[in-house]
Amino acid sequence: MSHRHHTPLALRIAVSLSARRVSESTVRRLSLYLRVLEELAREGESTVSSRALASRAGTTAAQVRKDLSLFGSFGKRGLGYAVPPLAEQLRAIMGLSRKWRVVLVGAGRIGTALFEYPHFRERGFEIVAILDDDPVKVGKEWRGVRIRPGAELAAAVREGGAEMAILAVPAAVAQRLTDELVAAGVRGILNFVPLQLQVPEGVTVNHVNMAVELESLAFALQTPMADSARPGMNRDV
Amino acid sequence: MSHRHHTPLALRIAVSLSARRVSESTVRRLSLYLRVLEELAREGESTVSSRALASRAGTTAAQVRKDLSLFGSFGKRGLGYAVPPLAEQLRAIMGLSRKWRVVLVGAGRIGTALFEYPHFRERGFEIVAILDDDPVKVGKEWRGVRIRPGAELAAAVREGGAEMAILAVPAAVAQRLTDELVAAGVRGILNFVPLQLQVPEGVTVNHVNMAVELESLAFALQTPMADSARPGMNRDV
DNA sequence: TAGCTTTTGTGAACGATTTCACAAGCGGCG
DNA sequence: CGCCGCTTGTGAAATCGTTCACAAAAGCTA
Repeated sequence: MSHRHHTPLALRIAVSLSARRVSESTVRRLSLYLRVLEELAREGESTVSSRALASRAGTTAAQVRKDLSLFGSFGKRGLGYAVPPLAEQLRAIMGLSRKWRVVLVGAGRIGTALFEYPHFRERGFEIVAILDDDPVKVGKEWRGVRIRPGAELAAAVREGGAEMAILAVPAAVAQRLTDELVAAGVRGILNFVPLQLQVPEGVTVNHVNMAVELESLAFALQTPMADSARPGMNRDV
Repeated sequence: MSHRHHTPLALRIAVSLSARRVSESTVRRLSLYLRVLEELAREGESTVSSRALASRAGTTAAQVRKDLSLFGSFGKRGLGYAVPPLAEQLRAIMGLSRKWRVVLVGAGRIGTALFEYPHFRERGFEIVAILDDDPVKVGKEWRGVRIRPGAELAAAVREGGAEMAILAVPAAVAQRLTDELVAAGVRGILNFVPLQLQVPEGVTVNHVNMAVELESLAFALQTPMADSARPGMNRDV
């Protein structure tokens, strides 16, 4: 695998060792670790132990070490992990050393909120096109990105070279737009529509279903007995 | 447990049998099943097999049966499950037969989007108060709910009798507001702030971290080999 | 250099969740 | 009435994820 630009050799080795099966939960935790490491870097910390990292990320030291060990040996025994290099490694592992081009499909309330969400841009996710059928919105520009009608979806994906899409549209049109996205070459979809999208193999869909989140909260509160929620253990999704 | 209005006896039995440990993932699936069942009801279907339900919810038939069997026997062998009664059971199990009062803390982009999100209201989540410190917003009314300054948070929770909160504020004030919410009696928090909140035992926090979602998408796309994403994989037995 | 403290990396134990596989129940039909 | 096809409910097996526990570094001190 030698196809990208000038990634340092060490990083590529670490990443390519990841023949191992990496669980979904590990990936989510890596993302949390990265956020913590960036915080630590801002605070001027130069090293961090698995224990300290775990505590900030809401997990255990052993878990942190296991997660990282899937990709290589990044720490120094007796010392811990060097903060900026580990952050850089994680960025490489997660595929965040590069820019990702994203189309935003649906510029309603949720789409707007996501467009404004600062963390996306900071992490290298660039919104290259916005699609919406609302005639009031079509033609407007948000931060230099023109809003185009849904009919131009395939063209927008191809012109922008987008690999990902954020889908935030009414349920009735979600599957059709998904098919169009996939046909146009999108391989990853962040789906906010409360609906099980059908996609061919090789395309990844991540669901964000806010109703599920609130409802599982209702279940937790309603359940009569139960220790239910572990103490600090705020597991996330 | 006799305090509610006229819940049929059978439902109360099913729910109270749930001494069993119910996993987080089971709860999320129950929420999905409920959505599918409501769809099926609208389509006029009167019964559904575990296989059909699984296929629509993106899981397996065996999983559906295991999940449901934690709470009772709701199906008829040879026939499947009766749609409206099963939906009703699930609502009882999830704690959705009642109204939940929710305070919305933070009326920025995300808070606004959530306030407008129609599925919350449909499922019995009622927003009884909105808090925000933006002087432009304070005093305004959204659908009859007045926006109050953050300083009135405790009062708003108590007056509204809120059990849950949706937290969508800047990271810097998230922990302080969490402490105030908990002190005022809130026991469930849906947290949109990318930060590990500290809460005492007995309080449940559900995290929604959109950056994690996008980043795990990046990981999936970037990972060289791997079947990685299981697409529609609705296999059955 | 030896001894002490700290912390990693990792096999092995454990625990939880998912899948398998099948007996038992149900309705329909001849 | 007895058989047949279908589907549930559920122990048992398999898989997956987390925690444990400890040998092997690494730095520090004297």
